[in-house]
This record gives sequence, structure tokens and C-alpha cells, in this order.
Amino acid sequence: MISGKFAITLHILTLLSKFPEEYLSSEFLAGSMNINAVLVRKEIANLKKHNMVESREGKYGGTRLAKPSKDITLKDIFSMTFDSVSLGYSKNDPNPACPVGKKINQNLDSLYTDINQTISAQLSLISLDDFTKEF
Amino acid sequence: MISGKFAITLHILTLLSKFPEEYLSSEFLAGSMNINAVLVRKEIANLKKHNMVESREGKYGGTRLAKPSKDITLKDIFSMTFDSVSLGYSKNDPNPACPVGKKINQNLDSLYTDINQTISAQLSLISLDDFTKEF
DNA sequence: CATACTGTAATAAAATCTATTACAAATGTA
DNA sequence: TACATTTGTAATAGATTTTATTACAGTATG
Repeated sequence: MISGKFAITLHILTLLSKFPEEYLSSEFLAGSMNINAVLVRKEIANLKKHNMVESREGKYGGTRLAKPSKDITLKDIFSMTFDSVSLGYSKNDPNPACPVGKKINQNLDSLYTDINQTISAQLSLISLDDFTKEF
Repeated sequence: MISGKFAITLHILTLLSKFPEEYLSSEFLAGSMNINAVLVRKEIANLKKHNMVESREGKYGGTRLAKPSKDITLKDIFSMTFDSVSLGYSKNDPNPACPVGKKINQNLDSLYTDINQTISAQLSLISLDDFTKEF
């Protein structure tokens, strides 16, 4: 299901993109979003897993982009923060005795997959650099 | 933010579309989804507000489509159940002293509006009738 | 007039999201 | 070396959102 991860991650990357040479601390990043620094560190962990950023521990440590912001697209961020877009399921266990209940999740999945591809195509046209320029 | 409303509403409409002549009760509809009937009645209230269905109270009452399933698109359902698509905000009150925090929600809004339009365009091509045929 | 529905409000329970606390490990600097 | 600052991560608590439940007035059917 959808959460604030995409927005938080994009916010982090926008800041890193604004100061590409510096290691920014999670406290600083959290301050711009007005959220808790631990949340930021969790998203950074995810970003590191996808080789988007690199961190330095210890004093004067922090995080910076691992590649140019032109080489990161919003699609990368999108697929990193969601498995797929979903408009939600009515529940996980519809009634299998009903022909509609039996197939609804499968058919919703198929629909969401299509939507997901469309969104991905659209977001792949926007780089982090493009997005950052709007600030 | 996104919830199960879209899926519940689509599930309801799919069932109504399968039995276009009958008034189906909220208990029956809820049984297919395995959710509470009051939730179904709430979504039906929304559907009525948008003139998609009509209900009959009292014994043997229930709900049926107010128009042919070919005249309802998934876009109608989409815009009925969400104001707009959103991948979430990091929070509602980013730091206005930060140039990024100050503009992030505005820029996210703009991005989400674009995505929303794309999804709407895609969903407008699929009628409830099309969707129902897949069961 | 009994039965079976809708419509709606109020409340509670469950699930999810976010914040907080805590602390080990890393690392620059005096 | 000792200290300060920061990452990384786990555990817990608090807040918010979603879903379920209960309750009951109103309406139609037979």
C-alpha cells in the first residue's frame, strides 16, 4: 500500500542533489521535512541498497549522491519505494465461492500492473536533476 | 491518501453489472468481499451521490446500476473514490525556512496532477462492462 | 404487523505509519 | 587517547487511518 516513502525519498534526494559535494546529516535532512531523523536514516538505508547514495559514518559523516542527478529518474525512485502502484484491495480474502470474489484480486492486479507501467513510463522521462531545478 | 475505496467500489459495481436487473443487498455484496456490510452501504451512498446506482429501501430492497455498464468507465470510479492520486507527502508541514521544504508540496502536487491525468486517460478507455467481462 | 432491507451515527478494534529512545560502532579532531 | 558527532539499527510507544461492530430509525413487502 502507498505511504510517504516516495515523497520522503524524493525530498532527501532533492536536497542531496542541491549540494552534490557535501555529506548531509540525517538531522539536517529531517529538519527540512520536519520529520524524525530515524525515518530519514531508514530511507537512506533503502537508497544505499539501490546504490543511489553513499554514506560516511562518524563525525562530519552524512550522505551524498552516488551518481549524478541526471542519471537518476523519478521512475527509479518510484520503483525503489513501491513494489507496484496499487489503488488498494478491498481486502485480502474475498469470498472464493463467488465468481467475482474469486477473481477480483487477480483482475485488480492486472489493472494495477498496467497503470504501474504507464506511470513508470511517465516518470522515467523526469530526472532528479529536472525535478531539482524547480526549486 | 489511498485506501481500499476504489477496489471496494469497483467490486460492488462488478457484481451489480453481473446482475443488472436485480436489486442486490448490502449483505450479499459484503459477502463477496468478506467485509462489513456497513462499509458497502457507505460506498453505495457515494455511488448514489454520483448517480451511478439506485437503491430501494425496505424488504426485498437493495441496489442496482442506474445506467448501462458500458456507460461507466473505470475513470469515473477512480475520480469518484479519490480526489487525486497521491504517492503521499512526507508530511504536511515541511520546513518553510528551507528552499526545498518550502516548495516541495507544491512541486509534488504538480507531479501528482500529471500522473493523475495519465491514469485517468488510461482508465477512461476501460468500461465497467469491459472489466466485468473478465469474470 | 412481522420481516427484511436501507441509511446513518457512534464507538471500538485493528492495522499502519511516525516518533522516540537507546545504544553500539565508526571516525574526525584536540 | 579521549571526546564529540554521526551512522545504523532495534525496540517501543504514540498517532493516525482504516475497518468492524453495534444500534436503531425509517421504509417497503406481504
